[in-house]
Amino acid sequence: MDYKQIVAEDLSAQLSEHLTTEEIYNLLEKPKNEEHGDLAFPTFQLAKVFRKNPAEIASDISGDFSSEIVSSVNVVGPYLNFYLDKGEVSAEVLGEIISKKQHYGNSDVGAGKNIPLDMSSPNIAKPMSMGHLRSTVIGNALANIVEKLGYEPIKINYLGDWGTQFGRLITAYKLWGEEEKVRANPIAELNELYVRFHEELEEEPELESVGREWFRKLEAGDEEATELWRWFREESLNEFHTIYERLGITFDSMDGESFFNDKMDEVVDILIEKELLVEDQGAQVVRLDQYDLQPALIKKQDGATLYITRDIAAALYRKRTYDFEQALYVVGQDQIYHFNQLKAVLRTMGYDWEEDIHHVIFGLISIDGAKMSTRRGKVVLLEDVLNEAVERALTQINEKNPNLANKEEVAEKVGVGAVVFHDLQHDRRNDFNFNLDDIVQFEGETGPYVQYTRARALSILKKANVDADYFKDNNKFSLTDDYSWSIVKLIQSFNGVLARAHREFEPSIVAKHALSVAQAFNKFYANVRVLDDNPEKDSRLALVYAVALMLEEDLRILGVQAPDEM
RNA sequence: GUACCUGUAGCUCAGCAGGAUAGAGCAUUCGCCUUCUAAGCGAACGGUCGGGGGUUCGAAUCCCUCCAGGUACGCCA
Repeated sequence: MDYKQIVAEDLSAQLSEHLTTEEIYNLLEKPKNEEHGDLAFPTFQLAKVFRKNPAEIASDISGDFSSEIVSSVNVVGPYLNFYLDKGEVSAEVLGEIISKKQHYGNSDVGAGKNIPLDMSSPNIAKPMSMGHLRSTVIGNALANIVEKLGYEPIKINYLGDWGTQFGRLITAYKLWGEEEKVRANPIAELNELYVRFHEELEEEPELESVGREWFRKLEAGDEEATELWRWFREESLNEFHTIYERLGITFDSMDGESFFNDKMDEVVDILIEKELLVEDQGAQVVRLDQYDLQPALIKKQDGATLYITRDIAAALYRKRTYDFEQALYVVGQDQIYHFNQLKAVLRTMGYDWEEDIHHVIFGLISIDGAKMSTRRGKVVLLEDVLNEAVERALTQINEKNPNLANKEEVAEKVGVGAVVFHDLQHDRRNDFNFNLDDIVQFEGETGPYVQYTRARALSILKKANVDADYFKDNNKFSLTDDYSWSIVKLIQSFNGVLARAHREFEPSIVAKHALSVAQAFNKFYANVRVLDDNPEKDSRLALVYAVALMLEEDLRILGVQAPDEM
């Protein structure tokens, strides 16, 4: 139920001559200070039409207010402050979440519409870094968000399994590689070869053309090149898989860049047919002057294709295959220019659906102020961070809850959860400097704090010996104290949270919701006794249950697992 | 040089289509475990919202400009 709408309609009865219900709805705001009520209506804008000062208008309107859901209306200067009926609203909100459980907040606005998400995209033969974590968890959370809104998310792991780099890697392997070493430790060994290639390149610039030649062969289907490439890819995927498993993330498609190798001729053909492809300095380009962009390089001098060529092919393929409503590309902000070019090329090709392509940018992670770079060996490996986080979580458990059963399992959830939550709680555009102590933090606004709050809630339910069935036959849980009321309002706001998170492609809005619910519950917990015998015990238990459901759903959307005890 | 992103408390950040005294967390100091998990709760301390103009009844929020940091700008992805 949308209480704002009800209040807006009621106000509209008096103001319809001057403002539409929708305008009133948009003017209604949530007061920053809870003492100012649950909804506020500022009257400044009416001052001109009424030819009165705002404060006077406010007191004039307040008299004729009739909505049942509103318990009182206070006039404070130019503001009309509405106080909702806590008993009524809490009964309704708690009843709804308890009956819907994990379906609370679901809607069907996106029914029948597809949203492919280009995400994660690790590079074959390179270790997954913290940067890949961002793309992976942001993409995963967005997929969960749009799914709640009824859309069909298609999580595509656009693997970096093609490109000139493989020519280099093959060159390096043939020069210095050993099969046994690669088999024993594939990614580490291959990455070392790749780094060595770039080191030796300083001394021997001609290596570059050897690398290019190998990639050309690979594109042409040369047997030896293909065999090596396939092997590198397979070994790498095995290693990636263990990390995805730890993160609890699956994909609907593993169509990486190589998948489009045989689909690029078509792109070139279409560009030629539309007379968009021109030669420039020996390369084939599409001019984008009308968009104030540099030309997009479609084919290099040696005829090999480039990143954008594959992305054009991928976009065409995805449009045909999924007929998407939106296509999200969860890729770092350093590729803004590339996506501007991509969209511009699609536009010049006459595809107006390029408007549905959204580059969901995220900020870059630096180390001591410098950008991460695999080539220079300057990376923070995701696996190391996860392991360290889990280890610290285990230490914490031994200290705080030494009798806990299955400590390792809980430590895994808490440690990994801390890392994932940390990545999702801030505006995705923020750059940040890598700091392990910040990431593996368990107190305050953190993932473990939310997990812990949920565990406390579950603990109460366990002590009270109640489960979901307990609440089945009783739909009237009514609470009027301020601690409960804060929680009820937050639960009620969940629909808006989801809508906004989708509109802005911003998982942090969900993370902040989780934190707010946890904070409100911990205040409640410190001030309100649930298990004592009193008339409100059942309603309080219902609230505790609702909080557990809400936190679990927030965390699930974010891709954070929640242990029942910790 | 051009474009985009960012600039709010010592640190990390909120502040959602402008609205009532600018909010959290961390750190520091001090309280609260004979009560449902103290990974918690409370209090104190801490800010010329990068600077300057402008629009507005009202600007951290919108516009202009300057400053600082980051990123990207044809044969990497």
